Amino acid sequence: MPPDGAARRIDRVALHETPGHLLRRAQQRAVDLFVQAVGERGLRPPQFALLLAAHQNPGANQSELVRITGIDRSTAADMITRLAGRGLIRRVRTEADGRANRLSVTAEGVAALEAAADRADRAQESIVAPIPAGQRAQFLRNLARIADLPDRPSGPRAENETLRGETLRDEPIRGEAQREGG
Amino acid sequence: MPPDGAARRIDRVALHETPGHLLRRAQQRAVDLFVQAVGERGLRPPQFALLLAAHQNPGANQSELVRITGIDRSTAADMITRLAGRGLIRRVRTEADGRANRLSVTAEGVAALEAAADRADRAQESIVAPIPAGQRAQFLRNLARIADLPDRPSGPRAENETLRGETLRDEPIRGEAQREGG
DNA sequence: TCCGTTTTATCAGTATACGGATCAATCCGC
DNA sequence: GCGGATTGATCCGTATACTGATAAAACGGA
Repeated sequence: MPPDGAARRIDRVALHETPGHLLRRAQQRAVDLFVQAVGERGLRPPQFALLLAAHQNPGANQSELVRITGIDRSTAADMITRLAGRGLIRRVRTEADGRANRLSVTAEGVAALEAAADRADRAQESIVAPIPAGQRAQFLRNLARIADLPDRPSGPRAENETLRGETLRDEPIRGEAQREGG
Repeated sequence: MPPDGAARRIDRVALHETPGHLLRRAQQRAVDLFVQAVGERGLRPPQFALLLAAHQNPGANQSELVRITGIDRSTAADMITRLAGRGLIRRVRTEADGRANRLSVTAEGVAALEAAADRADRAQESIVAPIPAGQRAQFLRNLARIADLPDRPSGPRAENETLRGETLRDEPIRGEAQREGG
């Protein structure tokens, strides 16, 4: 702790120049643009990601989708409950593995995905629009370097791992998710 | 909607290349690193931002802090309630304006800020560490371009504004936040 | 085969984020 | 100085995010 009267670090820190703060604000804006483009009542970015991942990985269980999307296991469970409630996704307890739920996107879910895809795509463009065109590729590469587990072990879990791979949550026990084939 | 049998857009979208998804993952990681550095029980990134803003802008009210930090008005209200509960910040109803609360950081709050500052700083470094040193400045500049209201009017509120400037929430009515001077 | 470990999912609790509605205080135009 | 518009703050409801604990199923080694 600095001596009294000295200029403390906390007097000098410029919040608006710190990477973390800028990332938060940028992400905020990206969500804003996405919701604006897709519509208040449409899919939200994480919902779109989850549904898309489920669609592109047929037969995947929750843990796999969690790994693919980076959505927290508990959050994913909540989200799947809500998406199932809206009839966009189905959750069925697996025969082979009595713990796992197989997720599958319903026809309505596919329709929702398709309805959102074009607009979501335009949102992505508008997100990077303020960046000079020539710098966008490098920017995204660097964003991926931060995001992309450049030091995120996929093997044995390192302490403080964000990417776990373990959750789900609806009521597969009572109704909704029956034994497959049952 | 594409014809049956045709490759649909939703079959081709690569989630891991979309700016929005990368931003979300990168921000996730930044929060991870921050919490890791500052400690589970220490200040979280938005709390640090809010406290810091309050410290650097003495006499500011909630709306002003909301504008500075980009934290949502309702969220800020909740956060201030919690921070006040931990004795880190004080909220006092203003004399001049019967609606506004003046926020001030307590001695404990300053101590918490100072305790976190060094570690937070190291976290910021580790966030951009995976980016080649020569590209960091440009990266941050571009991040700021996305985040920084490059088209976020500060005058009359545009529709779909994220940066409003209106919330707070504790119980300033019953105790805690008395009339100043009272 | 039995047992300890790991994996999948769930649940509870807390924090962050945001929209909408509301209320009181203030401001502004006339 | 009145009355409508704006502002500061609150409250409610919902969605996202993450920790820790737990239960049940599956796995693996002795």
